[in-house]
Amino acid sequence: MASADQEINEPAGLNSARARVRMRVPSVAERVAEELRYQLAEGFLVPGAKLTEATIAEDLGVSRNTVREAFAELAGERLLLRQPNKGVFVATLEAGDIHDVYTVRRAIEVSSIRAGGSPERIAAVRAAVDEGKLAAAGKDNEGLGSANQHFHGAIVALAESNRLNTIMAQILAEMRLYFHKATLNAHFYSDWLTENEHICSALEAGELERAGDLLLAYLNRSEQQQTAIHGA
Amino acid sequence: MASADQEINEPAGLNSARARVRMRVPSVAERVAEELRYQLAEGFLVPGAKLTEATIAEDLGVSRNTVREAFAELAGERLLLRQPNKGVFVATLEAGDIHDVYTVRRAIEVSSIRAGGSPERIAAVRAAVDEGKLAAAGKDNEGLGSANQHFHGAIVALAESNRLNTIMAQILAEMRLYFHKATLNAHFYSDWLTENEHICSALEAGELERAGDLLLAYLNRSEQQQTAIHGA
DNA sequence: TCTGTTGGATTGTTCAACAATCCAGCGATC
DNA sequence: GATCGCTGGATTGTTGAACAATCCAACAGA
Repeated sequence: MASADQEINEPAGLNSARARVRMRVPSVAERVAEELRYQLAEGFLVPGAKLTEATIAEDLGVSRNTVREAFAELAGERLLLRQPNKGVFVATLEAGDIHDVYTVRRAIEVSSIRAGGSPERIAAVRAAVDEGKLAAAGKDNEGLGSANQHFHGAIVALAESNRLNTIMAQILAEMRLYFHKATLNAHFYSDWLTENEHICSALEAGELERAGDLLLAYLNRSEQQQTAIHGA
Repeated sequence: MASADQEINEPAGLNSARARVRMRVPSVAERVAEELRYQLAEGFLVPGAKLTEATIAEDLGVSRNTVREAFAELAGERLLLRQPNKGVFVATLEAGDIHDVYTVRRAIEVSSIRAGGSPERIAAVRAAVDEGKLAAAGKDNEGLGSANQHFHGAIVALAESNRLNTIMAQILAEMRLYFHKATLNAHFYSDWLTENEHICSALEAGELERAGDLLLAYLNRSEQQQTAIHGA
């Protein structure tokens, strides 16, 4: 059945990789990484916490070596920090990290929106805006947060670049880890809800320069706010 | 002796991580990754080549598990491609990859140069230009290539962002892998040697917008050239 | 020519072991 | 009383061996 599916889905024989990805069973190491990513995003694992290999291995019912592979992956994503011979720790916000993260965001988000995008991609941005409005109407703080992430992810997706998309995904994962629910109060959201609306409108109207300026201004302000809350 | 060094180098007690990095002995897995990175950059391992775990392990005199860790690291850097149950292969240039890479470069390089940088960072850009001239005078093709990489690395370094720097380093490693010596003929270099000079001059003069425009134009042209040589 | 099967090779994963390293606690010394 | 050095336990780094799962090429048969 697997092979039949494969033949049906790839008559051209070109995109075999894509077809295989769809039906592929994630390896154990990947599932461990996924589980840890989830726990990090959800706030189960707080910054600075130590992750002991043996403990994680036992908890998840896998071997230590497999846990190690997952650690290597997450360390590459800056979610975990490996300190040789001491252990791996949940990444913590060091001095300058906030500025650093926003520097990356300014580079790739502004560049993406200034180049515009296909109608479908623009529609995705609009969808994220609507998602935010809906969450706001339902006072769903959780939903508001992810809507905002979808919005900014959709902006980067305008560029249709796999590499930019994965970079942005990592940055967003970092932000979920650092700026967790506790720091995200309603006061925060009300600001950018209308802001996103404006940015999206400018994008739809083809006023790319203005959209870029608005986005840049938002990012600068957001950085200031976050810096004010957390340390420098 | 080690502890003495440590105390001398960190009177503030703040940057303990940095000090430790300097004296740290790389783990075996890291050295394996480093060796593979070298062989990739040097063209020993060509795109598409299969890397068998057992073979590499025996060649380097390490265990299979250690090789696996190194593979995970390099796969995260897009230098190797892991195909489950089939093996790891040296990354190959897929359709759209060239455009993808240049999209990232446009985003982070142009953004970095438009924001300017400290005099020291600007001096580093100038140094890379001079390095290129020197290599050109000595008809050192090898040196020309790395001088160009240093130039673009120095531009990104203007932003003083660790994250942008590592992103750029990965992109440059990819380019070394894909666009290897064979494709880099002298005709290529003569173009951007004067180009870099102009960009650097504009940067030094504080004409950031112009510097950004020049850099952008260069990147666009470079993408066209590379696309013409390799497939789409 | 196509289809199934089979066997070898390679990967994915586990387990157990040991060396290297770190760390906290505890005396010994001044 | 503070500092120094030591020691023991815990954790990481790395290895080697083992086995199941998967893939692939070659082969046999319809």
